[in-house]
Amino acid sequence: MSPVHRALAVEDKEERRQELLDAVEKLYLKHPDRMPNVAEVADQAGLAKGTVYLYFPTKEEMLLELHQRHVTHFFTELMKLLGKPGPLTFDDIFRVARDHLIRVPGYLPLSSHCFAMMDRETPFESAVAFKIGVAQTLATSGAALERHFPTLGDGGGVRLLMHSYGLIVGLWQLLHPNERFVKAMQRPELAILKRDYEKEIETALRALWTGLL
Amino acid sequence: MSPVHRALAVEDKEERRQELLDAVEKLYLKHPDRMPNVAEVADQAGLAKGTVYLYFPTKEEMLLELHQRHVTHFFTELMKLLGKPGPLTFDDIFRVARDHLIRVPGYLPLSSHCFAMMDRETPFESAVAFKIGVAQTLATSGAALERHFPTLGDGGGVRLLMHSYGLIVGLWQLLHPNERFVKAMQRPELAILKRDYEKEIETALRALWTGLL
Amino acid sequence: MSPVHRALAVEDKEERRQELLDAVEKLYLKHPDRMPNVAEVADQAGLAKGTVYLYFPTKEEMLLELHQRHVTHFFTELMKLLGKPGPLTFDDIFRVARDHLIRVPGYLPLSSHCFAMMDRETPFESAVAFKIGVAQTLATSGAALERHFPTLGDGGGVRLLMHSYGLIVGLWQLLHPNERFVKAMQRPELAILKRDYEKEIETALRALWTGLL
Amino acid sequence: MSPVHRALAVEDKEERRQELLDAVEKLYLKHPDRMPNVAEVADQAGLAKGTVYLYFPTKEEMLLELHQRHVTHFFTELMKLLGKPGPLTFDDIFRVARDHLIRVPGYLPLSSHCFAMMDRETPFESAVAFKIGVAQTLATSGAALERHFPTLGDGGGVRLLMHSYGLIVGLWQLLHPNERFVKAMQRPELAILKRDYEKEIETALRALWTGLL
DNA sequence: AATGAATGAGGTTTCATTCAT
DNA sequence: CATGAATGAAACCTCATTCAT
Repeated sequence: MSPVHRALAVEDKEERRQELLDAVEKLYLKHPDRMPNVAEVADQAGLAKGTVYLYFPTKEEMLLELHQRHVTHFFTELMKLLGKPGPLTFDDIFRVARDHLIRVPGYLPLSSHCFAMMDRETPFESAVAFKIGVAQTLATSGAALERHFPTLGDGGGVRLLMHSYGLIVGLWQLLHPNERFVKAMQRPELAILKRDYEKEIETALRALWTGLL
Repeated sequence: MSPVHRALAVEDKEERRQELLDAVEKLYLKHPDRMPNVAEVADQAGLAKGTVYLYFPTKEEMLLELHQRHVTHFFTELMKLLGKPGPLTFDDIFRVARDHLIRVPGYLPLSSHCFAMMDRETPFESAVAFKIGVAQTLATSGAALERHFPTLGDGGGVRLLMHSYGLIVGLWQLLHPNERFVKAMQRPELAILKRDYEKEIETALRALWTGLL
Repeated sequence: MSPVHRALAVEDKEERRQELLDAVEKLYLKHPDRMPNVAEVADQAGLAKGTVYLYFPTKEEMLLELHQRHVTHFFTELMKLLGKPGPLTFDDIFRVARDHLIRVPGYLPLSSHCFAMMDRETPFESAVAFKIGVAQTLATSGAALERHFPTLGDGGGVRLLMHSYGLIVGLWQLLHPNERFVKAMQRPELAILKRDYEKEIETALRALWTGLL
Repeated sequence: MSPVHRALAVEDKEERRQELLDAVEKLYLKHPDRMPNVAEVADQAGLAKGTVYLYFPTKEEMLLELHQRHVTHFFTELMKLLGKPGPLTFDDIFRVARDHLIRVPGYLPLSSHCFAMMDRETPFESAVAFKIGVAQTLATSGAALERHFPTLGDGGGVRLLMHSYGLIVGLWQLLHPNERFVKAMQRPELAILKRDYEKEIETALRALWTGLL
């Protein structure tokens, strides 16, 4: 094993956290059919198992933080768009959602996993911390959205985002393509479920926005 | 311990399956903060741990089947409504969804859990079997829906159901109240997430239907 | 691995506990220079690591129970002697101590280990349980001893046993031969410590009894 | 954190060793129910964990050296007494033992701990070094004792010291009061073990000396 | 010399699943 | 069929020790 660079400075530590998140993400994507265990993550990151626990108290928190990273990235991109002066259309926003959420490998499966985990497995404090992060982001983006779409009214921006986000995640859970099921989906009985998620979600969101705006 | 009645006849076996599902459901509702383990389920059902495996190949399949039972019940009720002659409104349908899905204790959390599980943990065959069941139900209900709302067009019924179902599940994941978090939700930073799921989902579904019809 | 006999009956369970204690003892004697770990114990007993935890909550309790077994055996033998009618001499009693305590492989080292552990590592409840066991045994044997040596007076039997026991253990800690140090003990500086424990303890006990009787 | 003074001179190094031993002792006494770990010791001494290893090769050796310090102190006091011209009684010697061994906080527990450790955990060389130190001290004190109590004969002084020391340590292990067990000792089953160690050891030693002199 | 991140051994714990009885 | 002991994987956790900085 190559000698490990020691994360002495605070920035190094943050970097190492990110490296660990990268490792989880890589494994998560490489083996979509099972959760990586901590030993594998450590191995992938070139660290010892014990070291992982210096950075994350539990595996769950690591996953949650990876998800957090996805979420933050998406909302950052969304804010970039909403920060621009000109008028925006649904299509502009959908494009951001598509490129920085829907098409980001691992975003939706992990999101789905974290939501399910949140109620029963995630330690209380981390769950709350995550929720607070989401709440803040939503508040900011919601307000920005209201500036672009005045018909939304007060609180309408947050609502629109929430409903849209829920729709994206929920529909994905119903429709998402999964390598495991590629073959099975050929069966005629399943033809009805074989839909193009990206098209469906665009249709659905457009409908939702039409109704809400 | 009272001697356990042996489930020799086929009907007995089915009955015992249902008893086990009842046991899981009871535990699942009693302790929303953790997944019951097989020993607890067996105990609740008055059986030994190993016996559970005579009725369900894995724990996951047991949960999936419980979920299946919920789903079946909901669609049965939906079909009852759709089978009636007169004209239907969104409100009629929403009422069924509310009473036999949204308000059914455990339906949405379990749904959420099963969706997450499906990709990584559920044995392939059971996942496929579940999907086939859902597909059939959807096809039937979708067609019935199209009869009531002709503007939907061919395939529009299934689409509307899927999009609605996804929205219901996804929004629930974002907004559902959870005993664990009741206190935490008092914090001002989380005020934004403290919404009445039932009202929100009605608004959201109405908007979605407005857009799609 | 040969198929493992399953301990279904209560007696079988007790037997399995004993087998595990045998395994620890064997390892303890085979490698006097280090404590066996739970995996090794399981292996030695032909069981899986998890199975060990079905029988003993912690490794410490296993060791303590092994020690308890030694103690019980010694006091049983002592009571056998004290139960006999005829008059007894110091030599009679010393012989029992020698054969069922001093010479029992592992008795004194484990005793020593357990005493040291008791204050800081052993879980409270097991420590108390152990102490209660010892107290009862001591009370019984002490009373019996008083019947043989009336000059002891009330409480003198327990005292004599305690003081003797303490002397046996304490002197052993100072003088016991230890494989690790066989070579080192050849050094002239250490000649003074190179004493025959068995002779020394006989002398010391005889002196103690002379003074106390 | 204040900059740590670097121990460059030899005296500084010895001073720092002593500071570390002070730190261990303090922690050992403050929390009689658990062994301090190296991080805590370092912390208490105002140093970093790694620094401890510049002064002591292992944690065991640190503990052993602390014990050594106790032992040396006791024998120094003993030699002070034995160096005096006049005739001595048991009581004179017991007083020294009481004041500089029995009543020294931490002496006996640590002694007990070190004895148990010696066989299995302490690195060979430090164990031997410790033994040599004890042997020398014993030889000197034993000879001095023989001058005061001529009936002891050649080697009788060392023997008397050893037997006494063993008795002190061994009986302490049986009887010592321990904060953890203060409450538990109220139980009637344990009444028999609830003895005043100091009185008991005086009685026992007096008996032993009576027999040996 | 001093630091503290990294290591890795190993104890503890939980639990789904298997299989001898 | 029913049982529950046995299994073994894996998470969790602590900690003495090492070593790059």
